[in-house]
Amino acid sequence: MNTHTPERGTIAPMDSSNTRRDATRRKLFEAAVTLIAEQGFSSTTVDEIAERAGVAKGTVYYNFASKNVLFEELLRHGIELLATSLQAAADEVADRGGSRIDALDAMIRAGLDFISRYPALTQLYVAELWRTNRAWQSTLMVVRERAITVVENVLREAVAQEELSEEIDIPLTASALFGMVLVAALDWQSYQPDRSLDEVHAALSRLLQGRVTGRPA
Amino acid sequence: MNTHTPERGTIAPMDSSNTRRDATRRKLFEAAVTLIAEQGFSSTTVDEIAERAGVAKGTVYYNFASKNVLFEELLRHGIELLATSLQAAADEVADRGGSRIDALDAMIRAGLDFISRYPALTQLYVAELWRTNRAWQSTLMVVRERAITVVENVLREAVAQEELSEEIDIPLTASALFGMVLVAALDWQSYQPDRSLDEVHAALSRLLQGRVTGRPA
DNA sequence: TCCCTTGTACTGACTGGTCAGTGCAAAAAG
DNA sequence: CTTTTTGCACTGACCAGTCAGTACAAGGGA
Repeated sequence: MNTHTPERGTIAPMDSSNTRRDATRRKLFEAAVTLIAEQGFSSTTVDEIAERAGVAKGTVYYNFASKNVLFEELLRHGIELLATSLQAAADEVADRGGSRIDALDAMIRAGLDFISRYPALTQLYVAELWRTNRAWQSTLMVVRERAITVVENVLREAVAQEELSEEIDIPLTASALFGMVLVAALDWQSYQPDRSLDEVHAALSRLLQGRVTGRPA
Repeated sequence: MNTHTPERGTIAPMDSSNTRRDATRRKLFEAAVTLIAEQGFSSTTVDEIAERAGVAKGTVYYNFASKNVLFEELLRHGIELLATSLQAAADEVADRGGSRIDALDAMIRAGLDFISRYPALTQLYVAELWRTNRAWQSTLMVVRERAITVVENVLREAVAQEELSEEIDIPLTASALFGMVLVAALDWQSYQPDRSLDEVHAALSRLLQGRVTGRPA
């Protein structure tokens, strides 16, 4: 098994060795995320990942128990980034006293921001999320939950404050909104890269606020 | 062996196939679509596909030049089914003089119907659509175009008839709508299978028509 | 000062297994 | 007789994971 480094217990000048390892792990994450997004998990080889990270193959196995574990840690790491950034966007609006609808709008923007910053991570996530029978199935469920919950909470608050009709179906609406942002953003990146983030945001915002069906007032 | 019963989720419409060869090809499509949806393209073996289809391995290669070609033809065949069914839904509404908004609503329902009938095909499609650097990249672009165009056309007509604000961004709105339906449906199937199609449809319809933000005017 | 030990991080050749695709003779099917 | 399918042995490339060994920094003893 893995000899765990006792990072807190040691008195030693903390990071001279620890940072080296972390840097390696980060390089591996980075290499893995792009390769897997491009080619898929199964057709990406550990050799490729190692090469792209500028590291020997053995190093991958020194740092991760297996290819699967590397991937799972990648997923967990990534979703934490997303959930945090969505939550931050919602909180920021709440702090300055904005409505919950404004918070949703801010989350759409945060989502778009995230996707344009980490496109590979997003691709990889979409490609795996609805698969069945895969080893990391349970990890994915947790991961999805983490993100969807943030959206659901804001929807719930909005209903409580009567900003949204209480007839909406919270779980379904949350996943629809999530999907709307996800797919629009991926399509934007892949097929309409000339558009600006503002344009995409405006289009989605309009959809959220029911201003698609014209007739202002 | 396993006389694979053609249950729900089959690819083929009840199209009366003529030749013996077509029947074999259909069996292979059917076997391939479920296996690839579950496991991904690269980790599905040709031996598995042949076995599930109840056919010798040599037969696969007698009917398709390679595993890649089999998959590409599968994608093309599948998207044709989807585009046709979306178009039919839109036309049906037009024929009986409904509004273009009603047509969009009907397409949402047709989309949901399709996804619940062919879940495996949908999963597989989502998993591959935004990948880069894959052999069938160009096939996918055509395939996406075929489906999105149907939606865009209805949006364009709706704008022309002033049912929709002329400020909407047609391509972006089309892909957002597409994604909304896609993700909501997949999430429904995978994580909330207890919901009825009507519930899902109602939630999406509400979102489309801007009835989320309460206040019935 | 120099030598020796210890622990951590990394290396890359190697192994055992998997899988796409081939070749072919013979049997069904039409 | 032609087309299609079968069954099965075989090949060669490819790949996850292993393992014996290297590099090097830090500490201790003399």
